[in-house]
Amino acid sequence: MPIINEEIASAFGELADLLELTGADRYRILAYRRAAATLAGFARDVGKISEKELTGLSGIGRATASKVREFIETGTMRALEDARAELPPGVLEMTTLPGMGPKKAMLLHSELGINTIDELQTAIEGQRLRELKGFGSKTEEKLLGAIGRRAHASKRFLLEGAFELADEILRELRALPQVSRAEYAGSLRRMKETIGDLDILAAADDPAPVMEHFASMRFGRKRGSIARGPTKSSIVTKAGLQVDLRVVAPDEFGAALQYFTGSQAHNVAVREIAVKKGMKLSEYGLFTVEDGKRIAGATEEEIYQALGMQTPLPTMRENRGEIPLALDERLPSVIRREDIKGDLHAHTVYSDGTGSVAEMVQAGAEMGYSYFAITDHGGGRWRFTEKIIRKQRQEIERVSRELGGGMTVLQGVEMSIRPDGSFAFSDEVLASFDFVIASVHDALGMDPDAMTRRLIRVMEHPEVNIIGHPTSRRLQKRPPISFDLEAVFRAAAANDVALEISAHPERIDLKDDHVRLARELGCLFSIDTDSHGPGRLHRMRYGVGTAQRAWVPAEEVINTWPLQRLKKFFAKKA
DNA sequence: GCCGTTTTCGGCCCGACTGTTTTCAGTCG
Repeated sequence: MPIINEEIASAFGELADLLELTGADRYRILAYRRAAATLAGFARDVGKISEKELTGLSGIGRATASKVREFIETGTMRALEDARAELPPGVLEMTTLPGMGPKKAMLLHSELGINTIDELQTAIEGQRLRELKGFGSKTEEKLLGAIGRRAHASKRFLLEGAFELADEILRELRALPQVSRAEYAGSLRRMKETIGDLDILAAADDPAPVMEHFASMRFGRKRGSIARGPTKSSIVTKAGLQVDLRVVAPDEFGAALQYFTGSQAHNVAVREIAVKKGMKLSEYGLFTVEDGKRIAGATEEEIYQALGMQTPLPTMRENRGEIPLALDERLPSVIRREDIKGDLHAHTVYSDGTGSVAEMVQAGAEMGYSYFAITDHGGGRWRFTEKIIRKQRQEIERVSRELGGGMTVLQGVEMSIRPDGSFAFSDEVLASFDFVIASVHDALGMDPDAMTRRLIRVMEHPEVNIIGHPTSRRLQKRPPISFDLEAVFRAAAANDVALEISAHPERIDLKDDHVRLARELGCLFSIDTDSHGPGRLHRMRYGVGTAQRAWVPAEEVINTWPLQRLKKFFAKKA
């Protein structure tokens, strides 16, 4: 999705946060949040759509549309700048601590003059918080813990932002006449759940114009600091992500790509194989030791082939057993993006999604799926009554006839799991859905034994088919819930409940290590995006990448199956 | 600030959990 959409969404989000601190009308705040969500979920560049189309988007009216245009023209919004000027920036930052919302942050600011997280830490250590109403020893303890974790977290970036930036850079580089190939490498290509920096490679005989162009590109609107050499340039984006571009000769491209993709452990092992065969592998190519003659280098495949190996997928290059198998020509076949026949987790405006049923179905059809599921939230605050469930069912049936293009649209539901492992809906209501996802959304801090019981009870429920984002973590925001992974995974396998691999970039849940464990215990998986807007469905690739990192074959992923087999699985009659 | 096959004005953001305040405010999803 276009970077400008994300930027404007983030500006509205910040505006809403700031207004919340200073106590603006809550519905105005809500309106900005809705506008932000809509823009973030919109697939096309908002700068390139008509006024009518813009105000036609849900949650965008005259005032927000004019702010959108203002941002496109000036790079900011008057209202945002005014709101920023009202408070020290650290006050907003304090609200990123779990348990610290706008009310508490403002109280600390106004009563104790605390304006940064550092000052907060000092105040807690000096036991000054206890004087304030609403602050006790537990709060102090929690905040100190959160501040500590924050200090230890190294600066890593979520996949999505990095991917979008990489895609944009590649699009521009590939359009240059001098560039014959361009790819991203590094941990992004291996699809690690977070990445430290972005490595881009381009093949060109003459690097100078490529470097020139790279230096002139805008990164997230603001040109970052830049270091330039003849074949390597580095830029640090506004967000702090370092982007390295290396330009290599076309006949070195494969070697460079292999080298910069890593992982380091994989490369070390591959080089050892080269040495044993009387060859030398570097980022410039594969050479004979004897006379330094180039054997391979233009593509990765020819390098691996020359070493007598299959080419492992980038996502499998972690030296976790892939090398002996590649040497034996026995690399397992793992899932590919094109194996996915449908997305089984998506929200609409019936709960907290930004898209209508029609918009989501259309987006699903555009992904080329043969089936697609609408799974709004059941229970909790969403008044998803039996009447509304029926209404949604009718809407789904009508819309899928009109827009589905032959795609089957299922009506599922994502049920919040209560602390005792029960649901807000009766079994009868649950049975009226095509299938049921069950997810932990609250009471995240339960002790592991209780959490394990809670989840096992869910596994044994006859209507439950998928556990959504099983550890409920939020990358860089919230740790996973604690439970006995093995016991719960065993229960899933025994009860025909699939474990979700959420492709949501903030979740990536299950993560690769957990998927590996679950595979060993015989579990099946469902790779889903948990999309809350029509522009999010492409996130499927992060889930597929995660599954690949755990060597999952398509066969073990229920949403690669034909619809009839999937339905049997949901009916637990497989 | 947005929105309308119940409304162009009056709704919209609610239920559960947590910690602390003994009756509930703040936070989170």
